[in-house]
Amino acid sequence: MLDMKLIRTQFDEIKQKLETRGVDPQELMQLKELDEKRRDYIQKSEQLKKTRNDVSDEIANKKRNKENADDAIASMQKVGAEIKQIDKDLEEIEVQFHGIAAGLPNLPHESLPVGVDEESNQEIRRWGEIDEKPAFEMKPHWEIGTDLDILDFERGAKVAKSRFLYYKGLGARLERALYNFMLDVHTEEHGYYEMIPPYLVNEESLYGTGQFPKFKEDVFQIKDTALTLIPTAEVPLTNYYRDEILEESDLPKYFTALSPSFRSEAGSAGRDTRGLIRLHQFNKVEMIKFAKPEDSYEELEKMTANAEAILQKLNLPYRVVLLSTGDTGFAAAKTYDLEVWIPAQDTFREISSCSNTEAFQARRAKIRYRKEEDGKIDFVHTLNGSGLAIGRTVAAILENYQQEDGSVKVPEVLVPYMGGVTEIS
RNA sequence: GGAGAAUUGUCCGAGUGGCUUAAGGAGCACGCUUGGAAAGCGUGUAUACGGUAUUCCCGUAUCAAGGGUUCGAAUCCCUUAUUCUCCUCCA
Repeated sequence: MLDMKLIRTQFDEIKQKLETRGVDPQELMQLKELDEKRRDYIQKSEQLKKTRNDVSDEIANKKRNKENADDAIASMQKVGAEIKQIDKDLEEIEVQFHGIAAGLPNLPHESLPVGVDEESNQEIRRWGEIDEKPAFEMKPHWEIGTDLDILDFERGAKVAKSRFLYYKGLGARLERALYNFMLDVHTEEHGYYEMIPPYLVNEESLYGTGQFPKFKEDVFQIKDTALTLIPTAEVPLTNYYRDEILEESDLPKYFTALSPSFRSEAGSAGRDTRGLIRLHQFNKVEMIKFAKPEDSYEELEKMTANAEAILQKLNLPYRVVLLSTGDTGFAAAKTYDLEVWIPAQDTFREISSCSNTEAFQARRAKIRYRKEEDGKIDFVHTLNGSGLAIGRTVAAILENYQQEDGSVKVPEVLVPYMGGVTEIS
């Protein structure tokens, strides 16, 4: 949710910024008109309520003095009906107003490259050595995993649906080793507090982080309930403090959690149909921060570095990409994607996404803090980042650590987590 | 899933239609007092929205949430949520 005061006072600037994100300026004009109408109705209604309150006191006084109050009661009946009608109209206006306001994306940070899609994204840095001319032919991870009998996509499709899978034996062990390793690094080295959140959440929570109302098609809703399977642990972690006021001394807060993420992937038919890249259910270690506004961009850099640290410890080559205005997600003001090297496809694939939403989610979820200096209340800034997506990390390890005979070396840091196993063969 | 009880401010807690601008207490903040502290005394102590309005001021709303009755609702009615106790089920 955007700050309505900002839209009122700096309309042209906001309009221009949102156009770089593909917002129709017509929508903003409507929003502005509805806002004026809305305030007009609020004033009318409140004025009448003031009259009603005053006269009700008079009636109470008269009754106490055993005087007749029939005239006042009769006139208040009319006022009451009028209030009811105005409030009804106001509610309709609010629904329309909210319908537009809730669908507007966050304002892009000024550092973003302007562009309509990923073509305009900007590579910030690279890490690790890429073997441009490997000594043998690189196999894709789904072939490696199937050949080693540690991934089973066919039975996943039989038992659930396509884009579900079974991890088996050392494959399951590798997945478990990875998330234990990541959680250990984030809690012991990066200062995050570990949580296990609910995996189903209500609509208010999805609204709070920005998935609802605009992106309902992307999630799995549980029939006949108000609950939805989380598309990311960002939802339950960020909503932890929904409708709460924190103390400034509590900030910043760092949370991390492993959770499955459920995505319906509507509209992605035919894309990445093979392997671990695009699934309906995948594990992910998520990082969340609640920060003071003045610190949030520094916190974003640190969070990105926290995700990078995992890739570095696993010795996986990657690059950091700053998303353009058009490619940045709905709630984010600024996003860095971490893209890991996938040798069989000779390309980088997204493995983490670290965003600062500034006060966008906090305004929707009403997450605030009280400043020490003057006791004033302000919205916190919320950040989220994957640290990392586990399935895609498994894919990256299988591909980058494959050997000519089809076996896969276990990254050194994972060996203790694998019970001493150094190779999957 | 069934039965019963409960939900008031930061906390405890009073309040069964108007004299409640939510009594009283605790906590917290500031001040007075003190050699210093405690005690005592005094003052203050929510959030949202609106008024061309970040500090002052005015209004409206908020007693779990949403509806309803009424001139007027913390108080009466309905629905929902949550908590507790018991039963059922279960890991």
